[in-house]
Amino acid sequence: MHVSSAESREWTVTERRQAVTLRQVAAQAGVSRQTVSNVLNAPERVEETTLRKVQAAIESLGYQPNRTARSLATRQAGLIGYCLARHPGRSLFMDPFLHTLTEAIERTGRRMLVFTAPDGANGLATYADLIAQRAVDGFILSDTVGDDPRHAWLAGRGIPFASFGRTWPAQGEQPGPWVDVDGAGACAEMVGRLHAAGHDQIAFVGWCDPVPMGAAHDRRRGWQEECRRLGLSEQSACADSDSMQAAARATAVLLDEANPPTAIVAASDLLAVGVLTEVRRRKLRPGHDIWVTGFDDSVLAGSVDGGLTTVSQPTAGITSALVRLLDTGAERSGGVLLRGRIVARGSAPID
Amino acid sequence: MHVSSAESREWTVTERRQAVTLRQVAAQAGVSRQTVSNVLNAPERVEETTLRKVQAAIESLGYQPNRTARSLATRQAGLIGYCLARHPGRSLFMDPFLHTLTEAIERTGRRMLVFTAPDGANGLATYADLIAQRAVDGFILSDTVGDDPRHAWLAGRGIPFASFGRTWPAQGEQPGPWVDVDGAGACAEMVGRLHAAGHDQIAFVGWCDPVPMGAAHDRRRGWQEECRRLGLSEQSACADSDSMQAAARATAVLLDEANPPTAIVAASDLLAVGVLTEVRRRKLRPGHDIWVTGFDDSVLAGSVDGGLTTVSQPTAGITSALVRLLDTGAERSGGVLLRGRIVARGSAPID
DNA sequence: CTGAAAGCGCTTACAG
DNA sequence: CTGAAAGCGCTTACAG
Repeated sequence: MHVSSAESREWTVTERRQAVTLRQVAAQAGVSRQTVSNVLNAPERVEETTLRKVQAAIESLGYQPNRTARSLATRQAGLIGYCLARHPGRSLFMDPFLHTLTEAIERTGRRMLVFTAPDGANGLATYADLIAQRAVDGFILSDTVGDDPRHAWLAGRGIPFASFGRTWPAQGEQPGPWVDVDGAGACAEMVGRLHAAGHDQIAFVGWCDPVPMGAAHDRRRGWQEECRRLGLSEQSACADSDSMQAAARATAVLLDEANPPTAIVAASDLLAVGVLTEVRRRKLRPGHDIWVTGFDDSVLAGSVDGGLTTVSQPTAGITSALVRLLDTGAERSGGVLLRGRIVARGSAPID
Repeated sequence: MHVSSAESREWTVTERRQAVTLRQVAAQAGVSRQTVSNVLNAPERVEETTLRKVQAAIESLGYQPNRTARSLATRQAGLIGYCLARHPGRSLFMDPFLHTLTEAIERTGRRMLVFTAPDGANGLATYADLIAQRAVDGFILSDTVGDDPRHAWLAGRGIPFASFGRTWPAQGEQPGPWVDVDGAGACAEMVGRLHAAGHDQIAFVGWCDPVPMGAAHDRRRGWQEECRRLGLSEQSACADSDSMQAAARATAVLLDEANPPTAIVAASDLLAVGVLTEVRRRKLRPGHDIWVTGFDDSVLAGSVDGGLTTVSQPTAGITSALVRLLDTGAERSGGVLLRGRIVARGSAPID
């Protein structure tokens, strides 16, 4: 007679294994718990023979230290907090960025805790809770806005953090360590190379004010200063929303002017794709009749027909600098400004 | 004489405050530590007067329980693990999804730990480590692929999890709980509504094989079955990479055929934008000469000129179902299939 | 309803 | 180099 399915299932359910503890490793290796701890945290203190004996026990039992217990004893959560912002238009950059950042944090033996918080000063309470609960050891900040309140708040409490992006303080020095990409420099370089390729009507398409993101003004400034330096006209139009559609409308305005631009520098890839749409709608050929560039080197840039010339942000460099600054200490202010790299594609066949 | 800047800085550095502990609250309230714990975790057990006295002490001291200590005692990390995948083409959907998922987890009093892991079976070691270290209580899975190894592996060990996306097992039932959007149903409905609007040449643009994502086949199947049911021809072409460019090439093939389609259903918004590019390049007007639809309702869909008709995935419904299933228990298999909602815009002015 | 005791699984000085 | 002791800050039965 067969055992009923219900009965047999009782036996096949795999029990969630009881975790192996340091105590069991010590017992199996025939040493004290302290010695096992030393093997893990200060192997240089323990004799070769003991070391191997303990390591064998660890291996055979598949022991892994309980992070919670370790955290309680060391007073280190082993977790870094990162606040997720709502920024649909920036997803193409931020999603891969988070992946790379997480890898960078993991390489230091810690892990990433992500959380959500209200924008602005109201969000500070969430940061405060996380620290009060000892849930994280520090923070990586991104999606910084002009006069971002988080930096001074964290720095004032001695909470470790590093910021991707500047706060552009109206006066004084930015509190705490930061890493950023030199958007102004990259846009200036872009203008320079477009000019070298023969363009002397180089327009800019950015976002209309108010734009909280400081990087937006930075990119615009780079374009503007270089145009001024080269003695070029300063034609620009702004997108009234972060969409291709709005960029297309802005482009239409530029192209309807008496002296239409021969090149357009857009403040992001998404805007640039909108620019391209309007350009094509007018039967102008990107990269021939008019050159177009973007910013971010997102999946859109390689994905668009003919390819979009754009500025690649050095994600790996940014994240490794962030992690380094995080550990250097929040009390030390100062920043790291990284260069963006121009990636030439069909929409603007620079050099 | 002025105090030197270096000296004065010594005094202005704010010391990181020593955390308030339960013991201090107990002392201030004049009760035992146990009672404070009860006020926090079982307030119904404590008398009204005591309750208020303790709560006042908690308030005045700004006490927050140390999560690490609580975790050690309760054997609950209070953290749910989520593996970040590399999927640049899917960033537009996954980035907002993660935000919404994090909010859903936070509403249950837990937090999100994100991590990276190698693809396929090699990644299982990372999941194993996280559990062995008691760093997380369970997992939310996404970016599922055909015959995804994670589900059976986790279910076999009794580790709590819930999956966004099906594993499409070759045989048998999918292990563990899952939530998915009915891509086949949404695409079938799209075909039906295009047909009702007068179209009888409805082509499909998806990804070329091999495509790991099961959802890709699901969407295609919905299109195909509905075409068959309506007696329509089954025209399709595939993009050889996840890019607009490849979709544009696939579209060119379709439009060059003897009987070109009057409507094109694309498997994603990104592909649909590529379709639109080729359509416009041929001076065809989307929504007039040819109708085009996407999938995801990403920022691209609202962003493209005239708007892209697409399928909106019910993100909030997905994430709340995931959190519910996570707590229902991994031993119970079974899924929740949610409907995608068609959002009509200019590229296909359905109804 | 309230409190003294034990315990969660580690690490950290400190003796030997 | 190795080990006994105390402690990290909570919670959980269990008496009173």
